[in-house]
Amino acid sequence: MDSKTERMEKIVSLCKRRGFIFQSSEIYGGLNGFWDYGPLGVELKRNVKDAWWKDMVTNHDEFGTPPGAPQGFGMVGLDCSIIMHPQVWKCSGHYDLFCDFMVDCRECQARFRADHVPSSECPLKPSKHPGEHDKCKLTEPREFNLMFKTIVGAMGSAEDAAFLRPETAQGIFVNFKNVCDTTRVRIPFGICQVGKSFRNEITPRNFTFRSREFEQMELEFFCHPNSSMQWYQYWRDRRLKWYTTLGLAGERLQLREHAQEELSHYSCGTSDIEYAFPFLGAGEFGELEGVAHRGDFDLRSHSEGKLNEKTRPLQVELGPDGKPKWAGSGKDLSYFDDQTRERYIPHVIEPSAGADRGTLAFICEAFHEDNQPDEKGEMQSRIVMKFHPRLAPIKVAVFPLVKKDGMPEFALDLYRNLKAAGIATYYDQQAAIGKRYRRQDEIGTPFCVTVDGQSIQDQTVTIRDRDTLEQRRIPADKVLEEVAARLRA
RNA sequence: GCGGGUGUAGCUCAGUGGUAGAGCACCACGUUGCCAACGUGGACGUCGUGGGUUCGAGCCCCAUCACCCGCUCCA
Repeated sequence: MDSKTERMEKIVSLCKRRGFIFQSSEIYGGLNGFWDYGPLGVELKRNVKDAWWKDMVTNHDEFGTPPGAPQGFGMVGLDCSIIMHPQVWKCSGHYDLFCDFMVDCRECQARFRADHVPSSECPLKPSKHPGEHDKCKLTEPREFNLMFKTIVGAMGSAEDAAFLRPETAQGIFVNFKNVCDTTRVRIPFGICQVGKSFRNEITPRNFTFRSREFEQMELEFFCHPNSSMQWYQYWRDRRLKWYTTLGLAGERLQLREHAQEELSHYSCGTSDIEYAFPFLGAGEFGELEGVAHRGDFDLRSHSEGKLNEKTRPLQVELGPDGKPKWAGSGKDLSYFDDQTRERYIPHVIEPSAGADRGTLAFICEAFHEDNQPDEKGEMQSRIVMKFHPRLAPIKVAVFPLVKKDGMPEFALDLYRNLKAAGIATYYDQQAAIGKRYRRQDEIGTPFCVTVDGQSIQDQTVTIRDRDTLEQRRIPADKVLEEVAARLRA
């Protein structure tokens, strides 16, 4: 049995059937690498992003020191434009890396960077370079557009080309000075941003995991160079714990510290938080979030001009004319600490998470098939999405046991009260009660409240737990309190 | 980008050149009354898309798109 494929197919099918995730432009045949979130999916993904934002920004206490942190720190948010000045991408390094000219060999089906052909080996004849072997059939160098290009202005031409951002991070770096000048933040502090990014991935694959349009949740944390390693370790551990807290199991989640040779030349450390997605082979993990120590590469590049990653210490990359290959803004992006009278360029720790990948991981982790007894006591299979209550698209479903004797009216009242309190609530009076429970199990609703004949007499209802199937009878006016408490837990 | 597979109802799939099907799901009514009940009725199809062959195509041929698997790629 190919359980790996089967399991993923069941998950994809459920996502479609229940309105979590649809193919983009499906009625036109779909579009490779793009996906839409349906009515339940949008709630789920929103809950993931909200959990991130609240845990990082809204609920952050800048006057306390979180467990494991070297000291207290500030956290603020930002939402910047998707299209930015083209020079941003030249200084960030994306332009050079994302716009390479590539050469394909039709014979050996290999691809080479055009500028690396003289130093590459032909796979068929390793003693020769690509193109030198009799059988080589190289294509003309073709531009490899890893960034989406667009034209700014209705009458714009190629000279007005701009790019859709391939990451949200650069918007934070170029606003570093603005934030420092306007918010009274002091180092150490972080700037958070959630937003769409775009990359022309070579091969979109594995459902939403590798998409061309995706959403990131990024923090750029600015700190003193001397304490940067401590902060790197703090964020690495804290970010891992965030996923655990929201329900990703220990063995399918891992932190993988990059080996020295994997690191960018300027980085003192990078870790990936990875999840064992069902579509991957045994022992394989896919990246959810990268936590990188970026040193002062970004702020210096945007100030002095794009730095050459291969130099140590980092130096501005020069063009043939001896001037910076890509000029920086020329703005001073250093930080002045008026307590210590020290001026320095902060180092940056970057936890960069994929919102769609996280959402997909929570979906995969939540997916369970188990057996539960039906009314005759015979075991029946059921699909249940065991979302953490904080992430579940619907928190409570309210049912009248039967649609008569005042039960629907009682149940609707309760439904409206819960909605008014901001709880995502669903009302259902159709079909047998057992079927309604199963419908909610399949979309991961953690609590079902049922109004029965006794409710009309004594104002109590039963509240059922999705995972244990346990039911307790509580006063109807305690439902809100009960649910709210379990959402916090 | 390369090779293989798949594409028929919301979902899972049957249908091998001659009237478009099943199960589940969905809707209505009745019945039941706490874990996928039953009865009756109902709605739901560009057979992925476009061409071609044929008297006739869901089925054969070509192209194309999407998804899955394996390579490649993933700064």
